[in-house]
Amino acid sequence: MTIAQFQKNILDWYRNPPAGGAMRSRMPWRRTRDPYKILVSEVMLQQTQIARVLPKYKEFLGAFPDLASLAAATDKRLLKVWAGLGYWRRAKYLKKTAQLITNNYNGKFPKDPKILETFPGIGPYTARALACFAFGSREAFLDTNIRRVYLHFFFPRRKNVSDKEILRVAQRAIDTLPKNVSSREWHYALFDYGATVLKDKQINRRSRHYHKQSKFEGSFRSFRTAVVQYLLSQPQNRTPQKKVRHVLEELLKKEKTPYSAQEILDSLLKDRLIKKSRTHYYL
DNA sequence: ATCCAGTCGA
DNA sequence: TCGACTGGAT
Repeated sequence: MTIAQFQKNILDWYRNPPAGGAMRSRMPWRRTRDPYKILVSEVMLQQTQIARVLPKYKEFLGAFPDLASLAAATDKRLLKVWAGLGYWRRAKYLKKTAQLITNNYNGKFPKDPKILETFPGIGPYTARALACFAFGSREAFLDTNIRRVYLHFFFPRRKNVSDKEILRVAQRAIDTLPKNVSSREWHYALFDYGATVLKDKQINRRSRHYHKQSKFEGSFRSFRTAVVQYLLSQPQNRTPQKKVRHVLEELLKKEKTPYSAQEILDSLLKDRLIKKSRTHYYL
């Protein structure tokens, strides 16, 4: 398959999808170019399914409608809104990034992916997706759906394919795209094709970067989450260390795990997910 | 059990 | 380069 045939395949399918096809218009972040809103959506969508992000996205933008309001948010309110999305540290990174852009960039988003990548929580994917959807950047990027599309069309039957190889093809596809096709539309088309037509084909196992995820239930991180949720449930933000440790130890005993309360609390402190005073833990 | 619009620190 | 991070849906 040539690049030109590939482009036509994807775009024809996207512009004229079969009945019951992608529900792409229902995604609110596809109807804005506000870099702040797009950043929020991209960070929420990291390793998180669309259906779970949709309600949280609206709730989050209701609570923190712009960069300044997020930069000024308390951690407790931030985490309360984030609860249920998982990967708590993404919320802290998002706030930190809002503060950095407010303070060091006069509240204006840089457009260069290389600069966006320097902010916490923004890696190669998010930097380029944000630059594309907010500013029309034509730099290639891969997520799990787009990777699947390229593996299917350009690396059939090959194993251990690196992202570097895929990105070379992906960039060529963008560079040779007709100029009247926007980077936004092209990447929406790739997302939707990978997520619907190629769904459930285990194609990504042929990526060099594929690896299985470990179980959540009973895991170390499940107890980290229990602590954060316990602190969130407290009426005040400060809870005596003794009390937190006791609650956690009871939980660990009940679940018969090898983990100690102290190592769980230390790991949360290290990640700055919780903080402590001399006598209390707080968010 | 497996996956999801990935990123970070070691 | 690799393990850890999160939680709900299928």
